[in-house]
Amino acid sequence: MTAATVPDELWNSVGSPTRRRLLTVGVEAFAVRGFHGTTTRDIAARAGLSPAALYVHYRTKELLLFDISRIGHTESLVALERAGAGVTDPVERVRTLVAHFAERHARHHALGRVVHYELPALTPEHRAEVVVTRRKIERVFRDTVAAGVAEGVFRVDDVADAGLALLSLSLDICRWWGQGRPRSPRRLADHYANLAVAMLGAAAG
Amino acid sequence: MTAATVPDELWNSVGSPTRRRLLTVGVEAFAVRGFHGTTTRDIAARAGLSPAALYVHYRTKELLLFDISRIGHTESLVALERAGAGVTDPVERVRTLVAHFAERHARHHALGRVVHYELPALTPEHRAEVVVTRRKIERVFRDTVAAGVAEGVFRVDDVADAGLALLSLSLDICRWWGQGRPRSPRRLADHYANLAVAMLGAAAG
DNA sequence: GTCTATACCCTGATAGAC
DNA sequence: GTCTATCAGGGTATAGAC
Repeated sequence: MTAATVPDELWNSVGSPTRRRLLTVGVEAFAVRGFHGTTTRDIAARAGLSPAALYVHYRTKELLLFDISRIGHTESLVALERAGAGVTDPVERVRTLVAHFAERHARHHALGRVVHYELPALTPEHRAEVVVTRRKIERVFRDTVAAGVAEGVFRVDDVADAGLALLSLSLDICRWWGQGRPRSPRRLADHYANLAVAMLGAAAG
Repeated sequence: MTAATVPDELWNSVGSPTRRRLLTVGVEAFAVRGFHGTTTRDIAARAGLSPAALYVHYRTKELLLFDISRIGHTESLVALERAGAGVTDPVERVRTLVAHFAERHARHHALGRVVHYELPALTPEHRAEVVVTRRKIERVFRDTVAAGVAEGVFRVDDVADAGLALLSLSLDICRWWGQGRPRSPRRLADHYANLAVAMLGAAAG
């Protein structure tokens, strides 16, 4: 099963065990079939509930997606900031951030697909809320590039483009992961960290 | 309209003008709402047809998606090979391929989203057919990295990972393009080509 | 090849008993 | 909080006239 990789720790902030189960099976279902391709009956069945029981915990299917997206984004930002905390050298910081983000998107590729590809299925209000967190994640990468450029360690044509490139590199892993390309998440993350540092014009050491 | 960028030349191999119109509006609709979120009524309305008229040209909604995916993949491979034809120097070849692929995914981001993100909505048989073309596209990048490594021009940890990284870099543009980050496709492509060359450990010249 | 009309099923969501 | 039963609407696809 390609979606057995939804970590229960993600939902630590959620009190109800049933809600946590719904969040997990929601990620598994949405990752494979998309939001619109997944039925509330499918979600209920995966969670071992009747179709009606779902609505006690989430008043609509979209609210389940929103909860997944909201928690997924917040946890991603928090984990990224924690990984980079105290790492001030631009080269080491890029290496740390890219390795963390790459490994995360390999290990939690199902969550990544829901969070990154099902954004249009959210209501405009809910989408606007998670986009705020997305922008903060982008800024973590862009600011690191900018700091390295200011210190004369990195050389790039455009800071914003280079920041997006770092993000694309690590994030796109969730798209192709698990399609007949078996890899160690850790090794892949290390390789990508090296590629990222070189990409910015820094020495590979 | 973010999806006004579906080029009619893509469907040159398609004789019927109505089919070409359906392919174009299919891309526009699938790119925004996804395959499962798009109704046949919506497609028909966009094409100025009654819901029933669609079935004269495509016996099922999935066959329309398959036609889009099949033509989109084939054209992408052909254009990539044409762009790289005769460019043998590994550095120049990486620059050319990445710039071409990046610019394509900026200009035709709607087609890119359908082709890359709606793959699971195809029947297993149809998906298997387009995956053959996908693998060829991946091989174009990987072989170029391998050639550069063999010539001693590039230095990477893993050829396959580096090939996927080049692909991710250029391809992920179709995800974020048009979300309030106005850019020139050409300039972005140039920047990404430079990043790609540096990434592989080659001199930036 | 296009239309109007419609079949038939499945969808998200609700009612009300336990 | 869970269930069975069900509703109303909308989904893909077809029938048959023009």
